[in-house]
Amino acid sequence: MSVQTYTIGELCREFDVTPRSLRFYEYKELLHPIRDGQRRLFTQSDRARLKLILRGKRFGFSLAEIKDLLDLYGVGDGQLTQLTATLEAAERHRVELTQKRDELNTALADLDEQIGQIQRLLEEKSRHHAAE
Amino acid sequence: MSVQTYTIGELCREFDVTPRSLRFYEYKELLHPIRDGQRRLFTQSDRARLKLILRGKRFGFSLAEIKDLLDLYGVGDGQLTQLTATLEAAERHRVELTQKRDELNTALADLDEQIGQIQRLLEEKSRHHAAE
DNA sequence: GACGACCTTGACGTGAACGTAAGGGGAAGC
DNA sequence: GCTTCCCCTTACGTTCACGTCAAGGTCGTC
Repeated sequence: MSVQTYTIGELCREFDVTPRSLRFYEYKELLHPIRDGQRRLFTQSDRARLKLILRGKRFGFSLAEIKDLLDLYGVGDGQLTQLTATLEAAERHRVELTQKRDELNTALADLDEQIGQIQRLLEEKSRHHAAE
Repeated sequence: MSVQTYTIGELCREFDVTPRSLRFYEYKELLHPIRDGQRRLFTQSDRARLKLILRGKRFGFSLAEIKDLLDLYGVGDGQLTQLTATLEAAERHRVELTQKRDELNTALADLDEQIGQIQRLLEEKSRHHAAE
């Protein structure tokens, strides 16, 4: 039962990123592919981390921030102090995400209002048009 | 009743940004302050746009994207075709934001699960500790 | 009338996140 | 054996979003 791995090309096609990006993420220590000679072999763990990286990027986090967050998702065992620190970091991140969600909802409400205004303007226009 | 305006410093203090940034946003045509001689006078409209700029940045939009979106928020009157195009753009943006919100909720759920795991680990540790 | 606070326009510098050649290695197919 | 992929490293280039001087104008005040 050999563990499934992915070549760089496979991951690139799946997630629509360039090889350069994956190598860059490795260089920045966000991914840790193993090697088959020169070639990189990305593990399931790498694939999961990549998902989180791309998600983080879509929310405007820097790679440095994402790197810190990724460490939260790799908890296996450790010292109690380590775990406590990790928990605190995770909860800080939770607060941050919650704020972001609230702000996003505000943005959506604003946008809806804007869309409503445009629609009213369009209706008005069409009434004028019909009245001519 | 003269319309209220803000100096660059006032806006900077209020929103915690640098003058350089505001000048940069003007250079990029995201803000359009009027002039008192050499000096910039930012209007209420500029202030509102700045709010949206900063919000957009927090969600990871580029200044170029934000510029496009800002135009949606400046609808007064225009040709019907213009309005229709604006409406379509606004609705596309709405879809984008909605997706972002859904993904954000997924991220929050994942994080909660992670936090739960860490808490279970901590409890286990403390039980072992108590058993010694 | 000098001083400090605040503003201006250049213009070069910077960090992040890659893009893009240049040159090379190894396996698979004809 | 040659070509075609797919991969590799090294290294310089690029874009974005500003930061950071430099040099100077314009107020109010002491």
